[in-house]
Amino acid sequence: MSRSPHPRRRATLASLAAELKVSRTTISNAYNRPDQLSSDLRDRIFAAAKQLGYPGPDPVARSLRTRRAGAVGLMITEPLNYSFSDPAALDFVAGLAESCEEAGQGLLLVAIGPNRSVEDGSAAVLAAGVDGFVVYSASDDDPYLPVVQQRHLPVVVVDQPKDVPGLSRVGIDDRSAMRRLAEHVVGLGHRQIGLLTMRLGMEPPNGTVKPAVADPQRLSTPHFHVQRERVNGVYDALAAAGLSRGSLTVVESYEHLPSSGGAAAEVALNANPRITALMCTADVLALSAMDHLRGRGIYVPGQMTVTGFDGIPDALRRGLTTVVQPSMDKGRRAGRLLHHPPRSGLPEVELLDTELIRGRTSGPPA
Amino acid sequence: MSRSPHPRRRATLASLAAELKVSRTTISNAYNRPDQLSSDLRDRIFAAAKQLGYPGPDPVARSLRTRRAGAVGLMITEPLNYSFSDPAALDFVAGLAESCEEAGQGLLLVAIGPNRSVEDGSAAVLAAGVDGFVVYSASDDDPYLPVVQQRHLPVVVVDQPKDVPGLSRVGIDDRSAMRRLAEHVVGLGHRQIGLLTMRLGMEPPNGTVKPAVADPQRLSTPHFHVQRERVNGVYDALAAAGLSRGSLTVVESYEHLPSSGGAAAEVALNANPRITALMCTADVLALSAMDHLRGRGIYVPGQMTVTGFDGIPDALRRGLTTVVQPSMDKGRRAGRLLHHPPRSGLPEVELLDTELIRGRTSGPPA
DNA sequence: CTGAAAGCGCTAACAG
DNA sequence: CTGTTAGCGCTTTCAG
Repeated sequence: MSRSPHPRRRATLASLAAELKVSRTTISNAYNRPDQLSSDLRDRIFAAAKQLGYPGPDPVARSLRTRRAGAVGLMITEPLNYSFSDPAALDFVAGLAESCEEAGQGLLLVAIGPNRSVEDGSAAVLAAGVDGFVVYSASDDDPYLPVVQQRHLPVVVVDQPKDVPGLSRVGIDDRSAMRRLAEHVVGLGHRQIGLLTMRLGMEPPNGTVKPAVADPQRLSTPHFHVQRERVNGVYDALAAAGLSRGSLTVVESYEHLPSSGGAAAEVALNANPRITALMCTADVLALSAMDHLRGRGIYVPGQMTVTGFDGIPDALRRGLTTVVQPSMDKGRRAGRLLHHPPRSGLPEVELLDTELIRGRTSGPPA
Repeated sequence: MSRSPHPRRRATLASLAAELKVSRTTISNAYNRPDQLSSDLRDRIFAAAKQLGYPGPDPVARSLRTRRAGAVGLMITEPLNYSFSDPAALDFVAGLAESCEEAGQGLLLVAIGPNRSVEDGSAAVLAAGVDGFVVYSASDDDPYLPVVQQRHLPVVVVDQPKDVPGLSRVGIDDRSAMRRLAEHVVGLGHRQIGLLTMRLGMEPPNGTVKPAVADPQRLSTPHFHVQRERVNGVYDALAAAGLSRGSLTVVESYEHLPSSGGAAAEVALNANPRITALMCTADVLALSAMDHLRGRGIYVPGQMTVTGFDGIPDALRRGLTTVVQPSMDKGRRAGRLLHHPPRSGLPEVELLDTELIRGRTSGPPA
């Protein structure tokens, strides 16, 4: 003879209170302050809740009242399977998720793909019920960053853009890490070097999405800071060794496909057949390039040195010479910065350490 | 002489109304029903909003009022970098994200890692401000599924668990897809077959996380339906060909590491050196197994047939014989089921099509 | 330990 | 086109 478990009207805290003839406060306390009532009453309340199908305080109503949404927003301005095709990005998200879990916070994905209008995307940012935002690796001129800022919530930028006044950031010193790597390559004796980069700007260069040699103008466009810094790191090393900029052939891979590295390598080697080392700004590019070289019968490192960046598991397993960056830790730090903001109230920049790995893919030129 | 852009008290819809001496409705209309007021007034309102730093209606308050949270929850009971190490899972999320974008909904990740108490995890489910849940590939006895159900929100299960009364599901016919694949392998003449599976249960078998031969008891534990169905599909094919169950050696890979497939292959070949075909319930396992075989100097398909499951890009590129399943579409459908529930109100099961790809990794036994 | 009162910020009738 | 009224479901003082 038990009553229907799902009355037409959804159970609320108030209806539970009425049913049990106690005040709403008491019900609220049962869920939020167990020490404020007898465990006996508390048990009765939970029993009644179960019986009425009351799932506990409504999260939205609670958020309105407490002024805390209980979630952080992760803003990514690329298609997800695009961003997440890089294990480094994935590790970052895992780290962020971990720190959110610890803080009892949710993680709201605000992924704005390229086939949405800026209006729609902005609406998504404005509609996100969150206590703060993590902006993941956005372009300097990302149209949604201003919208995020408009919400007057805590924001942490990851990697890029750099130097946004008032925003905390976690990243690494891309330039000097890449410089050290390039010094290693130059130190081995390489004088003609190819550098394969991920996209340098939001729009494809010269209207094509195929890998292409990046001209100086493209290199100076104010778009993706991280890639630019890594390129500059190589130039730093060249300059320090007294080499001209001409010894470097930069090829931009606009698309991020599994085969992009190989395609870019091809372009670089065609542009300058004397290249003896291919540096890559991402391990995924380097691994793909290596596959491609193998297909062409070019032996690594005997005939060609290859280096990467990131230190993803696959790369380490294959002995790639690369820079390991703590991707997961980046996520954790970003979360922590949001959940436990610095007491000063001032924005903070956290630069994490990287490690140069001299693997089995770099050696003296043939 | 403009006033401070950030008054101590955050601007609200009401304060804007007061400032402009119009009613709150009018402000609300400016944001939600542009046709309900002169565009002139609307512009004035937006100008004032900008000036006061009002970012538009508070999402939480709006949600409370409209009874719509504007987000769906994606529940994953594994560490993210674990789940997402499989490109198929990633594509699924991308598809789901796409459909959420279309519907103007957010996507809240409810990722409950293994090092949280069930209590904490349940709290996360209960605290999620969402309009519905997608449960991704959970075990039959996932402790959080009942908690999700307790919220009385629409739920869509992806892949597993199967046959939860009242819940919609999107998946594929794992058993018959695997059966067809096995028929292909058996048809080629293989009589001693190894089958490498992902984890079959939440707890490690016999307390070890290393790949191990799965005994009949392990195979009948009520845990991960999908793996079980795929195993059964192989048995179906064997039975149809008049082969005994003994011709199949099942090895469970509890961990999902990049090298797991190779390790499992090793276990299978040691358990039965006469194996001439290695079937795998996931492409990631198959690819790793192939790498391992190459290392051991075993030629594929000449000396060993290898098959996968999923149809991830890497697998197709390498010519793996496999079953292609529409992972991204699964995500889209799951989202659509949530955003546009069937008019009948009844739960719906959508089984998507799969395609058998006879690649370059299967051939007659040596 | 329990209850009464006062909103959190917003939208949805319904009247003008 | 604009304003008035009434909550959405909850938490939080502050008194008992």
